[in-house]
Amino acid sequence: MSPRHLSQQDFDQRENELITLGRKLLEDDCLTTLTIDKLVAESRFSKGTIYKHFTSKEDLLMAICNQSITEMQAKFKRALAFKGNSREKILAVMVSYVIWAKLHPSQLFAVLAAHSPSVAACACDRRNEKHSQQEADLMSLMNEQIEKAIETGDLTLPKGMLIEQVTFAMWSASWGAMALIMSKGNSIKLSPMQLERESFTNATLVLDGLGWKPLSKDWDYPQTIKNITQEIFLPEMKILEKLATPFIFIS
Amino acid sequence: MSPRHLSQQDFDQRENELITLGRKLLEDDCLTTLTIDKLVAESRFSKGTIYKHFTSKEDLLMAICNQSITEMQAKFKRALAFKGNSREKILAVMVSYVIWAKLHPSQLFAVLAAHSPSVAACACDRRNEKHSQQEADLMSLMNEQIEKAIETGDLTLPKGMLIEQVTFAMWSASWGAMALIMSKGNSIKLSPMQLERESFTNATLVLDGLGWKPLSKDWDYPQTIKNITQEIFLPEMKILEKLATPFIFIS
DNA sequence: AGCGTCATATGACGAAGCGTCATTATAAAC
DNA sequence: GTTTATAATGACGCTTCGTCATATGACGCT
Repeated sequence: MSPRHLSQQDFDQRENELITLGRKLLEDDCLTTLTIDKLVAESRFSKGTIYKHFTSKEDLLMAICNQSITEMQAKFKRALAFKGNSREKILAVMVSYVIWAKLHPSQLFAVLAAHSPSVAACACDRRNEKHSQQEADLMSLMNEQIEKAIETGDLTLPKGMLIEQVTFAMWSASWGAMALIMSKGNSIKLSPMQLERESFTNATLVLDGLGWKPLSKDWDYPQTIKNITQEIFLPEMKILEKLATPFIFIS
Repeated sequence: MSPRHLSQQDFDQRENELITLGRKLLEDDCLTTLTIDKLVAESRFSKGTIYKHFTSKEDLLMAICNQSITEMQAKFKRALAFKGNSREKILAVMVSYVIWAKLHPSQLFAVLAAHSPSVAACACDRRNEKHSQQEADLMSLMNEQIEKAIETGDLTLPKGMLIEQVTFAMWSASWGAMALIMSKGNSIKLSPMQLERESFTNATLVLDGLGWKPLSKDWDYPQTIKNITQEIFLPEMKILEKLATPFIFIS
């Protein structure tokens, strides 16, 4: 059963198995009910073995977050395959972000929770470094698009602004809308706010604010959204419909 | 000791005393170490009495969040006293938001945490309703400014956009920057992002995106920020300097 | 003053979860 | 077959949560 030496590969594979199981438990129930004891009970391993992989509950959460981000990144890359101008490609990424959130709300909550300082504080260095690296990768993906847009002349970087700041502005605007809307779907006062629409609004305002061409007044971006959903994310659209949480975009 | 009948007023006063104590514990340590048992130990009351006020730890957190928002709202109102054009007033609110976050990081974390769905789920109805009401009040404050700007002609509402959407766009953009930057001050990859600067950038992009006049190219808003900090928030500036976390704005 | 009543206050307790570590199991080496 | 180093186990101690049976004491009544 227990080999004299456990290869790094086997160890990693087991860890991924555990993280995947953790994500399954998360989907089935919710973040609050996800406990180490439950993971132990559902897994083939004992508590001691689990703690060989995760130094704490927070470490597990961070690991889950990292695996989720990896999946999200795949969606981002698919989005960038959209045939369109530089701004439409950015929009495609935004759309993929919203779709991912709607498809996997509990994973989104895990990612949101993983960004609280207490989680990072209790996760091991290895995990935190991977997390930083993944976010840097996501940002690089956007940075590249921005560079291309600057090359083509669609975007002129405002004086004194860094490419990273542009990425951060778009990311944080999306993040804020996501965090506020998804976390309280039932608040009466916020109910008129619709994730799809507000994400689009935020993106449009930031992009127009940057003077990223073509400006919203010169292009039918609502039509772009439709094209993105039809050309790139049709499978996801169908799943969302089946889940009774369709992607609805009314500008 | 225990009066035959406890008046609502006395009950409320005691509750506020407890919430204030909770906030003190939060400032002294951090969110993770804030426990009901600790609150009980530090307070004049027993566990049972505490649970007369707070149905759960989450309920306490939401109560703390509400009290913090009340204080924040006071800062918002002070900010709106800034003598300037409509856009400068909005900037003043943004500045007050950043100042508040820098002055009370642990309170900010409490507010961020209170926005996770698990907290709202475990807080009592009374508390959740107050929370919704307070956020609605904050939004109203902004809505009024937007209405005024529309009246004066500084802002023309984009076709099909609601005033509430404008408020939400500004709020969520600030929220996102706040949540991402404050929650991980030590991430290497995010370290070039500076709360003061990124909040300003986000606000500028959204406001320019809305075409809210005067546009950033037509006005020296960095100078406005300096004026706001000097004219309205000088006391806070001094405190922040003493805390070795000065408000630094380099555009 | 003495007594009964009942709203209020108390803190011991059971349940649940976390993380540890002494013990057990086992593959590989000899 | 014995030894040995490594991996796996799960019982245990500790913390925290939230409850509830019991204690307290202010007030009305006689």
